[in-house]
Amino acid sequence: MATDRTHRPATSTRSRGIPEATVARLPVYLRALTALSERSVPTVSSEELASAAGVNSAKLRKDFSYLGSYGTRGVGYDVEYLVYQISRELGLTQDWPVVIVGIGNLGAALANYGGFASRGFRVAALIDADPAMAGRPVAGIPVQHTDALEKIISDNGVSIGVIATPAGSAQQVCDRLVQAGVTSILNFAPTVLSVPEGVDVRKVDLSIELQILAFHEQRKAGEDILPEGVIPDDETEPPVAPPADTVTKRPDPGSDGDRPAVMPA
Amino acid sequence: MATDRTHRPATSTRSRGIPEATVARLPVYLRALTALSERSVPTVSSEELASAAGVNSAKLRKDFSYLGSYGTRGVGYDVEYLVYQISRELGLTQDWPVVIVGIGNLGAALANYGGFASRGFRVAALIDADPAMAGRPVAGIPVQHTDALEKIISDNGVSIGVIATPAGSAQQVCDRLVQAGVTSILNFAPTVLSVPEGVDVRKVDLSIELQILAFHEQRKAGEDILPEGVIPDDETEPPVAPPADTVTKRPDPGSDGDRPAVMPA
DNA sequence: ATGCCTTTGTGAACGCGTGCACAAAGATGA
DNA sequence: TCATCTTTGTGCACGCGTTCACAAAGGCAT
Ligand SMILES: NC(=O)c1ccc[n+]([C@@H]2O[C@H](COP(=O)([O-])OP(=O)(O)OC[C@H]3O[C@@H](n4cnc5c(N)ncnc54)[C@H](O)[C@@H]3O)[C@@H](O)[C@H]2O)c1
Ligand SMILES: NC(=O)c1ccc[n+]([C@@H]2O[C@H](COP(=O)([O-])OP(=O)(O)OC[C@H]3O[C@@H](n4cnc5c(N)ncnc54)[C@H](O)[C@@H]3O)[C@@H](O)[C@H]2O)c1
Repeated sequence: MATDRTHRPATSTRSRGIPEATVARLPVYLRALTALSERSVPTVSSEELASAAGVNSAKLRKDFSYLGSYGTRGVGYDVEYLVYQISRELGLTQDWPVVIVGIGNLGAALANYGGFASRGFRVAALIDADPAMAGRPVAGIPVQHTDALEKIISDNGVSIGVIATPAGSAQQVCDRLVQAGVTSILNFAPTVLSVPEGVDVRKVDLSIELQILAFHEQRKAGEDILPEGVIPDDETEPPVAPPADTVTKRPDPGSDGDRPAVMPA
Repeated sequence: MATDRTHRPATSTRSRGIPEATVARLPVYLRALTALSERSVPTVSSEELASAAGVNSAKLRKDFSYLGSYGTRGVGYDVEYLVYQISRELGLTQDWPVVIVGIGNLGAALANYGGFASRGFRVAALIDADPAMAGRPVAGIPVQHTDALEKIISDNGVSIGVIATPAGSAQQVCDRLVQAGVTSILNFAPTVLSVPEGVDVRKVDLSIELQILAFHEQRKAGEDILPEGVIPDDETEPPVAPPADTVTKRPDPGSDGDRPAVMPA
C-alpha cells in the first residue's frame, strides 16, 4: 500500500461503525464484483469473491456484515445488489468533482487516467502554476492557472483535491486547497502535509514503496546467504562506527548561539 | 496510503524482528532526517523528528528501538548516524536495479521521476510491448521491447519490477517478471496479482484511494446534516432505504432470476 | 413436508500496533 | 563529585484487525 492514512487515530477509525480496514477493502471487492457483473454472473460465494479479491473469505464475510446481511445462506451474495450496496456505502452513487494541482509528468498522467471518471469521479479542473501551461489542453481539459484555484473549488463545489506538484510547493498548495474548502486530499508529493482537523489526507509515495520492497528484498538475500542463525540477531553496530567522531560530538559545550540546534515546529 | 501489502500475513510481519508497520515508517523518518542533514543539524530529539514525520514521538522511539539503541538520553539522536543506520536497515546502501514495464502515460512519468534514482534505485530498463516504442528514448533511456524482458532481468540482476501496463496485461507481465527472477513487484495496474510465495507485491491504486476519500467525505457531509447523535450509533439502515422497495427487496421470494436491482457503476 | 447439504454470519481467541507513563541514562553545570 | 534536568527506551494496557470454527439459515431434492 502506497497510501497511509495520515492521522485521525480514533476519529476515522470508528467511522460510523465500519472499520477503516474494511473501508479500504470495499473498493477491491467492488472491482471484483463489477467484473463479475459484466460477465453476468448472478451470485458469488464469499469463497469465490474472496479469492478474486485476494483476501480471506472469513474476512470478507465479516466486512460485508458491517454493511448488513446481504447474503443468502447456502447460496452466496447477489452480485448486482452487492455492487449497489457497496457503491452506496462508498458514496459512489454521487458525483465527486476533483481538481488536480500540478500538471507535470505525473499530473498529466493522472489527468489521462481513464479509471478516474469510471466511478463517479470527475476531473473538474487541472491547475498549474506555470503560466506557459495556462489554456493548454491536457486530456481534453484546459489547464488553468493557480490564481483561479479558489474560484474553481468554490464554483464547482470541489471537496477532493489531488496534489502532484513538487514537494516544495505541496504544503502551500494544500493550504490553499483547504482554505478554499477542500476536505480530502490525495498527495503524490513526498511531503508530510499538515492539515486542520476534519481534513483527510492520503498519500501515494513511490519512493517509500520501493524502499519497503528493498527492505524485504534485502532480507530475502540475507537469508539465502545465512541459512543458519549465525550471530543471533545483533549485527547492529559491528558494520559501522557508532557515534564517536564523525560529526556527533562537536567539542564545544559553550554558548554557540548561532546554529540553533534543531528547533522545528 | 495507496499501497497495501498484498499478502504474506505471518511471514513478512515478523521480518527479522522489525514490525511491518515500523518498516513502512522508516522511509518517512529517513526523508525527514535527510532534510535535517542537509541543513547540517547534528542531532534531533524524538519529539522534533516525530513532529517532522507526522507521528507520535513514543512510536518513533519504539520504532528506533527495533534498530538498536542509537539515541543519547538527554540529547537525542545523531542525525548522520541515524541516516546511515536506517539506510542500511532498508537496504539502501546497495544499488537496486529496477525495470519499469508499460511505458505509457504513467510509466513515462515514473521513468522521469527524479526521486527514483535518489536513493539507491536505478532504472535499469524501460520495457513496452508496443513495437513502435522500441528504441524511443524516455527520460534518456531507450525503451526496449517485451521480448527482451527475460534477458534484461537476468543480465542486470534485477529483483524489483514496476508494472504500469493496462490491467489486462498485468498478471501476464507479472508472471514473466517472476519467472525471470524478479521477487519484488510494485503494481500500478488495478488488478490483484497472484504470485508464488516469496514474491512481494505492493500496489498503488489511485482509484481505491479516491474511493476511500469519498467514503469519508460522504460521512462528513452526512454528519453536517445530522449534528446530533440522534440514533446512538446505528443508523445503518435508517439513512438510506433499507431493503424495501427501491431495488432492495425485490418483491418475490420465489424465482426471479432476471434483472436484479440497481447496478450503478 | 422433511432431511440434507451448502454457505452465511458471528462469537471468541489471538496477535499486532499504538500510546501512556515512567524509570533509568546521560549530559550539563555548580 | 554531585545534583539537576532532559530525553531515551520500554513495560503495560488497550483497541483494532484477523482468523478459526461453528451454529443457524436457507435452498433443494425427494
Ligand atoms: N513522476 C512520478 O512518477 C512521480 C512519482 C512519485 C511521486 N512524484 C511526485 O509527484 C510530484 C510531481 O511529479 P512530476 O514528475 O509530475 O513533476 P513535474 O516537475 O513534471 O511537475 C510538477 C508540476 O507542478 C507545477 N507546479 C509547481 N509549483 C506549483 C504550484 N505551487 N501550484 C501549482 N502547480 C505547481 C509545475 O509547473 C509542474 O508543471 C513531485 O512531488 C514528485 O516527487 C512523482
Ligand atoms: N495514468 C495514471 O495516472 C494511472 C493511475 C492509476 C493507475 N494507472 C494504471 O496504470 C496502468 C498504466 O496506465 P497508463 O495511463 O500509463 O496507460 P497507457 O495505456 O498510457 O500505457 C500502457 C502502456 O503499457 C504498454 N503495454 C501494454 N501491454 C503490455 C505488455 N503486455 N507488456 C508491456 N507493455 C505493455 C502499452 O504499450 C502502453 O505503452 C494502467 O493499468 C492504469 O490503470 C494509471
